[in-house]
Amino acid sequence: MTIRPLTANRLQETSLAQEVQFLLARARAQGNTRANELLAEEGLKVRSFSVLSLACSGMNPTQRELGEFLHLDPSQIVALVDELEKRGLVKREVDPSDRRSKIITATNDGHTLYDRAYALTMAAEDDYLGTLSRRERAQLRAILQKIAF
Amino acid sequence: MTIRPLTANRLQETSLAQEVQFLLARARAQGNTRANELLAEEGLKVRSFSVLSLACSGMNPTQRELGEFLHLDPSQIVALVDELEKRGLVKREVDPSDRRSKIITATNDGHTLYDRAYALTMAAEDDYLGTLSRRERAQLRAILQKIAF
DNA sequence: TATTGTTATACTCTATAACTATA
DNA sequence: TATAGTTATAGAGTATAACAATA
Repeated sequence: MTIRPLTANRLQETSLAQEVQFLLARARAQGNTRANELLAEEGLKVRSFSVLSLACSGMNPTQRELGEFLHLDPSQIVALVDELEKRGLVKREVDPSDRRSKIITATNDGHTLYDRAYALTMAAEDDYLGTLSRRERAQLRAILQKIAF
Repeated sequence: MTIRPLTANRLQETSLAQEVQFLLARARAQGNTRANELLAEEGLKVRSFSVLSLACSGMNPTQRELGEFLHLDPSQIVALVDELEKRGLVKREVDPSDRRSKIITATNDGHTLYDRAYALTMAAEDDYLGTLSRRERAQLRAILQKIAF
């Protein structure tokens, strides 16, 4: 992790630093960096973790649904699923109701690794939400859910 | 703007969709897309707007400070400042107290354009925070500031 | 020696179009 | 004709290292 000197903190007073959009971007970047650092331990990144997580969800998503939900285009999903499949963590199954579609589910190994990785993302969340009270965390989650969906 | 069918919304029930990190990423992506759409009208993106905003702040930031604050490395700042300077919106001035550093300030044209662009970013904020009450917006801003700094 | 800004370059991520198989 | 997934490729965004000027 990069340790950056905080000599630019005086810019916190600027109007940019009051904008929700800017704050969201900064918060996300920090969380993403921290989560990637921790997930690296299991050979995952935030992206591949997201796919694995949905594969473990029991919702039997198709690749198209994964792309839609994660805001990634189909070719990116192909690459992510390829990688996870090569590692034996997920498998592709033809959707019987529409043989064009492929349903992505986790293998046993995938579930095992997911459990460990999930604990890591919770640790990452603790790291960068550590200064928030339980109540603030709940507020944040509720508000973000309104925005995101 | 892409109109995406919402057939993957059933995935909102998954545990991934409850994670703050995931929600932050989604919220930011949506806000960023919307802001870029609106800023395009003035030939700006969120990135270049951020630099212009800090150049207009009266804080006389150096390029190094801009990079630090925006989490961009020096070479990216060079490119962004080059672009804005070419358009006559900002200028580089050698810092008399450290002649290695260059202070970035806005020109008159830069300030004029910034005022319009700022209004656009406020419109973008309204667009994607529209469902939130005043109180929720204030809570969100306060919480994000805790996380981001 | 260390740092600021610059340049060049390589790497990753993202977006696009064309192809296949199915519908 | 349209859609899901795949492939290839180009473009944008990001990271790295080396250099000149200054400290």
